[in-house]
This record gives sequence, C-alpha cells and structure tokens, in this order.
Amino acid sequence: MVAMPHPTSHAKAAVTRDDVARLAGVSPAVVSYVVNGGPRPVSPANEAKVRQAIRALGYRPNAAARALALGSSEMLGMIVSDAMNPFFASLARAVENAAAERGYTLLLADSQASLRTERRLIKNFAARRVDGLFLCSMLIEPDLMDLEQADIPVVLLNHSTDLATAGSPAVIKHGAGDHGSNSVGVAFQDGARTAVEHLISHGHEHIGLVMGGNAGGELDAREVGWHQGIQDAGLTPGPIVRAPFTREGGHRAGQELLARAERPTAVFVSSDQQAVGLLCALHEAGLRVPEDLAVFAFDGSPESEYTWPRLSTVAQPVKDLAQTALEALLAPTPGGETQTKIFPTELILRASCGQH
Amino acid sequence: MVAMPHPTSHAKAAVTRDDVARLAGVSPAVVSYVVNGGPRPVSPANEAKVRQAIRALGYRPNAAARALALGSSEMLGMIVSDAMNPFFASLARAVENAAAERGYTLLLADSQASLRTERRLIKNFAARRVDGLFLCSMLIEPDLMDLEQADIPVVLLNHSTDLATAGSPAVIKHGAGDHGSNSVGVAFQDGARTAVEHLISHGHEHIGLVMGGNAGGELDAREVGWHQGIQDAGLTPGPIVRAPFTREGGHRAGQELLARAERPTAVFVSSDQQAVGLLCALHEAGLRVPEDLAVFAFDGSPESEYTWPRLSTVAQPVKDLAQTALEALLAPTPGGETQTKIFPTELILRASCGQH
DNA sequence: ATGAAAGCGCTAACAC
DNA sequence: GTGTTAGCGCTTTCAT
Repeated sequence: MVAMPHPTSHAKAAVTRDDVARLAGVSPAVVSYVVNGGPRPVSPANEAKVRQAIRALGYRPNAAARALALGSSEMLGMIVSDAMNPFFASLARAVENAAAERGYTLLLADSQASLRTERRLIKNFAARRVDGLFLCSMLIEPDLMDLEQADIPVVLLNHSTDLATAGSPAVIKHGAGDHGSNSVGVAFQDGARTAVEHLISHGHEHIGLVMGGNAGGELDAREVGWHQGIQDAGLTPGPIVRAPFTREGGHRAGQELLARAERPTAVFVSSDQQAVGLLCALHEAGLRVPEDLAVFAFDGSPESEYTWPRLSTVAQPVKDLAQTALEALLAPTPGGETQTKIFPTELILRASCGQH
Repeated sequence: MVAMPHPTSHAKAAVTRDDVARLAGVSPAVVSYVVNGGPRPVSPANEAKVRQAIRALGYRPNAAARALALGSSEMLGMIVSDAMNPFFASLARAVENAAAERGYTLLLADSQASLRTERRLIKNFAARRVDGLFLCSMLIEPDLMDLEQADIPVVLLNHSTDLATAGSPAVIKHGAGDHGSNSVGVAFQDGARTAVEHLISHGHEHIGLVMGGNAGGELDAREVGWHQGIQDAGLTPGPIVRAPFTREGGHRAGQELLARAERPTAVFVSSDQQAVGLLCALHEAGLRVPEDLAVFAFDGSPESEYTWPRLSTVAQPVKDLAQTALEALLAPTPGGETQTKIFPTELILRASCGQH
C-alpha cells in the first residue's frame, strides 16, 4: 500500500505563466508582455504587479514552450573535432561569447575526431532545432543533408580550402548553385608559407614538415604553403612526417623525424598541439631547440605560450573568426548564395624558431 | 509592394508528425508509437508504411514539442570554470560520453572563472529545463536557488571538501536537513599528501607549494594535504605561492618562487596547467627539472604527458568521476538525502619529480 | 491495434 | 492597455 500523496507533496508543479497572471490579477498575455518587454505596452502599475508576482512565485518561463511557440530555440550548435585541443577550446569560447552577446546559447559538442559521432551530433542538433550550426569538420565536404532538410544554416569554421590564399580579409562569393556552404577561416596556405619564409630568413635551407591529416584525404593548404615557401626560395623540400593532430601524434612524428637519415634544421608543424608533442620528443633525444632544430607551429593557441621553448606560431585571429562566423550564420544569405571569408594570419615570433 | 509569397516558396514549412500520418494513411498517434517504439504496439504493416513516409518526407521530430509534452528536455547541463583547461575538457568529454550512452545530450558551458557568468548560466539552464546539472564551481557553496526552485538536481563535480580524505571509493551520507548538494570528487587532501610523501622519499626536505585559489576563500584540501605530508615527516613547510589556476598563474608563481631568498628543492603544484607555466619559468631561469627543482603536479590531464620534462602528477580518475556523477544525477535521491562520493587518486610517476 | 482528443506552457494576432 | 484565444508539434489516455 502506497502512501497517499499529500496535497502539499514535494513534487511542486512548476510555476506557469497562468499562475503569475492569476496572482497578479491580470491576463496571461500581460505577463508575456512584461517578460518579453513587448510586443505590446503594459501600464506601469500592472508591470509592477506582474514583476512582484513573478518574484513571489519564483516563476521562470519554460524555454521549451517558448521555443515551440516561437519556432526558434535560441540555441546555436557548434561541433569541434577535438574539444580537448586548446585551440578549439579557445575558438569555442570566442564563439560562445559572441553568441551570448546576441542572446543565443551555444551548444558545444565534440565529435572526438569520429565521423560517425559527427553525423550523430548533426542529427541531434537538427532535431533540437538549433537556429544554426558552426561546424569544424574533419571533412572537406561534410554531409549536411540533415541540416539542409531542416533548413538550418551552417557555417564551416577553420576550414581548409584550396582558395586559402589571402591578404586582407577576403571574401569569395559563390553562386547559389554552387552547393557549397558558408565558411570562414584563415589563409592556411599563406600563413604556412610566411612561417617557412621566416625560417628561411634565419638561414635554414633544410625545412621539414609535420602534417596532420583531415579525413577527406585532400591536400591541406598548410602543406601547399610550406611547399610553396620552400620552392619560391629555390630550396629542396625537407622530410614530411604525417601524424594525427594530437600531442601524441606530434611526439611520434618527432621520433620518426629524428630516425630519418638526414635531419632537417627546422620544421613547420601543422598545429600547436602537435608541436608540444614534438618538443617533448626532441628534448628526450637530447636535442636543443632552436639550435639543433628550429620549430614553427600553427594556430596560436594558449598552449603555445608556455612550452619550452615558447613556440613561434602562425596565429589565427580567433575573435574575428568567431564574430564573422556568427554574423554569417545569422544573416540571411540572399538567394542562397554562399560565401567564404578568409582572414590573414599573424606570425607570433618566440624562441622556438631562433632569434629573429 | 511586396511580392506575393508563392505557394511553393522556399520557406518550406517543417514536416510534422501529422504530415507523416496523412501520407501513411494512419493516425498521428500511430506515428508517435512507431517513432518512440511505444507505448502501444503497432501492426507491422502500418509500421512499414509509417517508416516509409518518414523517409519520404524527411521527417524529424521536433525536440521542443517533445520536451514540452514530456516535461523533460533530455538534456543535461554542465558548467566548468575553464573549458580551456585540458583537465576540465577531459572531464567534460567523459561526462558527455556517459550521458550520451543514456540518451542525454550534454550542454557544456564555460563560466570563464566568473561568478556572474556562472550565475547567468545556471539561470539559463534552469530556464531550459535541463534534467540535471553538473557543476564545477569555483565556490565551495555555490548559489543553487534557481535550480532548487526549478527542482533540478545538481551534482558538484571536482569539489574540494574538508572531508576529502579517503581510501577506497568512499561514500559519505548527509541527512536531508544538511542543505548540501550531492557531490563527487577525489580525495584532494590524500592525493596531495601522497605526492609530498613521494617527494620526501626522494630525500627532499624543503618542499614548496604553488596553490590556486577558489573564490570562497576557504582552505583548499590540497593545501591541507601538502602541509600534512610535510608535518608528518617532521619537516618544515617550504614557501607558499598563490596564483590563479592557469598557465600564466603558474608561470608567475615560478618567477616569484625563484625570487625568494631560500629556494625549495621541490614543489607541489595544485594543477597540471599551473605546472606547465611553472616549468616554463624554471627553464627560463636556467634551472634544471628535477635536478634543481623537482615538480609534482595535480590532475593527470592529457597535457601533463608531453611537457618537458614530463610531469609527475596526482591523477584523477576522470571516467569514474563522470560515470558516478551521472548516476548520482539520474538516481532519485531518497528523501532528499545528500551524498558525497570521493575517489582515491593515483600517482603517475614521470620525470619531473626525479628518479623513482 | 488504432483513432480522437486533451493537454504541455508560451507567443502573438485579434477584439475590445 | 488589456483580455481572449488559436495555434506551435508532440505524448498519452481513453475510447473503440
């Protein structure tokens, strides 16, 4: 025999707008008007009564009901391929801050470098009716069917394109039939090339590459930039080691690099995170950085700042990226036209590449 | 004059359950039964028709409507004080994975070490009617009013309590009147003490402390453990430097430590992230680790693995924490009773503390 | 096994 | 300036 639920049981039913209206002695609509600051004006007297009732009851509007009525969840989604990578973490923070300013809540999800997970997350976001999605995909051409069907705008963030050479913030417009997505990123190729040029200006003639791989299998623009910088100087490309975009990947790449017959005098590394692992491997082998091997990394993440030695790196303008991506997401794209916005990078010169 | 919206305008209204029902020639209820696998059985023939219609229309259920009807958003919230800290990132990943297994979506938010933001986020989560919240607060006693009023369960994660000494996974029960929250964490005090004991076993007699501060101003259990380890060995405590839980904080702490008249031969650092900054400062000063100064950190985050030298650290069992926190959140607490679950830590011995 | 219908809590158009 | 009310899309009980 179960105890009869006492009338004032602890399963206190949530306070609704109608409760507030009743207590304030006004109609439910007025409560809405007060809560939302519109769309209709409310007399000061009533407004006061409503606010008072809200406080007394501890009323908080139900976001699900609001979303249903509004047809908008006021949430934006973001998928990164590795939330544990400080670079993505800093990008996510910048996006979240930009979104919060506009009244949006950011749903951050981590695909953990798994395509299956990425797809699952996209479906989930589509079901939750996010108002837009930022996608840092491992794929050059991610599968956006679910989003298109649900009519959810997407912007690809930190995206590697072959067009990625640019001076000042560049905008590339595609036609509507292009079937591409909006994307914002930095000039991967340009940034890498500049880093290599800097190494060359230090007198390096034998410059290796540690490169991560995106799932698509296409050539990463950073690799193109590295190659271009070397070629433009009339030099011969150093060894290329491919490894995952992780610290461990960088570490293994370092070991592999040192095992090669001819060791370069400098390396360009495709991410800070890999560079951290690389530095560790170098130290373990008793090498000095930059004397025995100069290192130039990419991303400009917070973790590049306190390595030993501190990392010279190609910095991405994270705030600008976030701001621009948000605008691209929220602005209605006229005629389904697609845009690619590319920001220039900035060289941060620190100890790992030698004296500048 | 505005163009008349063409009937087949591109603002394709979202496909609803009723559309599916119509096309399948069944009632809307049947569609629900199929989608949710219940609560009522459906004939194979109809099920097939419904599935077919769903595919044809590209129907995806509206989560907001579902949440409204169900009274549950099937979302869990998590607030960390610094999403850019690899330790929290790894904790968040573990929680997300555990939640996903149970069909929950995790909403991850970053209070960015700001109490105001923390409060804003809590309000936001309460409004969104998350089914529960994981909170890594900077406060010993965070303000949970909003959540209590909304009847949302909370578990404090990675929480420093004075009770934090434990052998095997310990459970501490509090009465209902205790007004505490459920919390799960590790034995801060014990872990710190063990690290100090290890340093002492290496012959260190002068052991300093680099300690982060929580906003509450109360003594962190790690500091107590450090002190205890030293005292138990009959030694005198080394210098204490207080600094934020960041790489930069650790870096400054390192500089400050070296400026002191008497330099210790070893330090215990309250987080890996601070230790990274500390190592950088030490190298910049030309010191060798561990020969000139041995370092023992706390957290066991992924970033401790590839520093130079690699960090000896007190590892938190992140997966266990996540799993347990999830269960604590989802399990109905009988009679409003509150529990604190404390896991033991594990020493990871690497190069930074000297040969073991 | 299936259909009809009553909400879930909110927004905003419409009528006063 | 305020009240009334028709949805938003879904879950689920109650008939059938």
